Amino acid sequence: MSLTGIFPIDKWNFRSQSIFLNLPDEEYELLCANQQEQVFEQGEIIFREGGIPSGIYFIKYGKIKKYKADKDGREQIIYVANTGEIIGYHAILGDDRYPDSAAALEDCLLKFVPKEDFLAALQQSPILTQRLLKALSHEFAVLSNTISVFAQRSVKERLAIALIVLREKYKDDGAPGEQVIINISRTDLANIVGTAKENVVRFLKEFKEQQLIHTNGRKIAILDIKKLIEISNYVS
Amino acid sequence: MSLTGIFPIDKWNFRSQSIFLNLPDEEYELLCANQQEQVFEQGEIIFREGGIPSGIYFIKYGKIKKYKADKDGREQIIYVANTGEIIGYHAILGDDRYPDSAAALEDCLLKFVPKEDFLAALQQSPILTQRLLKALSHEFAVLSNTISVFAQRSVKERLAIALIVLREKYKDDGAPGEQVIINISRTDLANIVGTAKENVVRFLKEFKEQQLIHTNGRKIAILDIKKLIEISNYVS
DNA sequence: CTGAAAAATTGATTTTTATCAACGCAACAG
DNA sequence: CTGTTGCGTTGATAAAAATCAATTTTTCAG
Repeated sequence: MSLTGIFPIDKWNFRSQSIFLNLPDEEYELLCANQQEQVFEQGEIIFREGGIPSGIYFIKYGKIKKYKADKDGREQIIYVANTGEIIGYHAILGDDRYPDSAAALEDCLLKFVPKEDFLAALQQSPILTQRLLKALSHEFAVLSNTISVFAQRSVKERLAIALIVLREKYKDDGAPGEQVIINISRTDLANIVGTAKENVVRFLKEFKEQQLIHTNGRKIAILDIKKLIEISNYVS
Repeated sequence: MSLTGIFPIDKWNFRSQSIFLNLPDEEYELLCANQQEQVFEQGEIIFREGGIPSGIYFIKYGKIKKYKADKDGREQIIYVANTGEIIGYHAILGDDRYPDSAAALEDCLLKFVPKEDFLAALQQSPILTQRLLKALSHEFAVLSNTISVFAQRSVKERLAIALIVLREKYKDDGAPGEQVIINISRTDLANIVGTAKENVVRFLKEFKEQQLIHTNGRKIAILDIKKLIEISNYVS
């Protein structure tokens, strides 16, 4: 089931995957010079909002939530980064503290590139710079889209959208051709949607009764994505 | 009344003002080669979401709302750009359609720079590129901040924040030393806060009763910004 | 396998927010 | 002036969402 033409999935995904692809050797080697592989287990925090950045992370595999926590500890997930994406570059490029926190949604393998190497490669590489500019500009579109959805859509609509978007992210995890299984806690899902987990449970139940999804514990399979898109009330 | 230390105003403002400042002559001339001054009256639309970008706009004076409209025409204002800021560059840098619409909140004078000139200057100028990268990275922080506020804060809190942020934007409009007057329609204010205008009116009334603000028609003056910051419940 | 802890689910209730309807006021064109 | 029109304001009500309290299910260490 492709979303082309029926759901604007590109408004929901960043484009940092392509940044390091096929770079000239020299620049690529700069980036790799002091890289380090790091394993993060599910739930582990990679960096915290307000912390001083020391480098960027390339996701070899796994999913990472980027979120902000309020003073009561409630998290709002801003974005879920997937295999192939990069995180942690905003703070370095903006010469600032981390604007958000990052934690592993599942066991992850990351490649850490120290700040100095990243900045050195940037100096050398117009291609890298240009790709970053493009990626960041697209992120603006994604985030402003998110803002309008939070401001204008109901919880049910937002949950429908979250399921559609998550399905894309979990697509490549299972065997090809198999049903996509979204494997995320109710709490994290609630923190993506921006509501209480009880509400998530209730609407999931409703979706289940309408045969739009199937659940098994924390696992969610989408049975009728077209109906979900209808519910999401999205007109691209 | 400075906000330093009591409210994180930098999390609410973009930093595109500095991009064109003190550029090397050659690059600056490229940008100016075919520039055109354009006047927009209050309410006039500068560009529309989904449109194909033809250039960028430098705000010589005036305020511009960047917003997204849903299918019922309800606007969500993503950002209010002020004198000195630039708009319209995301679409060009991202090689994409406009991700949002822009309209004049008041009479404006803009300087239009054609896409080709902007891109040519970009080719030539590492400084320009670097500044854009920095500005865009900071925008990420601003927008993710906005998202978390929409997801986690009440309408009253969001209105308090909006007033504090707008006060900064209207600061330079009056005579220096004079009381700052926020001059914006209830509808636009509601579309910043993300609620119905009736709610805005009601909470403004409450603020007025508590002597935090003073209103006269559409004009709002802030009398007690510290209390407003308390209400906004912001802890930086 | 088993008990404890964590997570998911359900129901009841309160709080918040949106919506609907009406009215007042001020700007403005004729 | 004066009627019209847009905007701001108010009150009443409906709808949506959050919160509270309990219970069931799942997970997982030992």
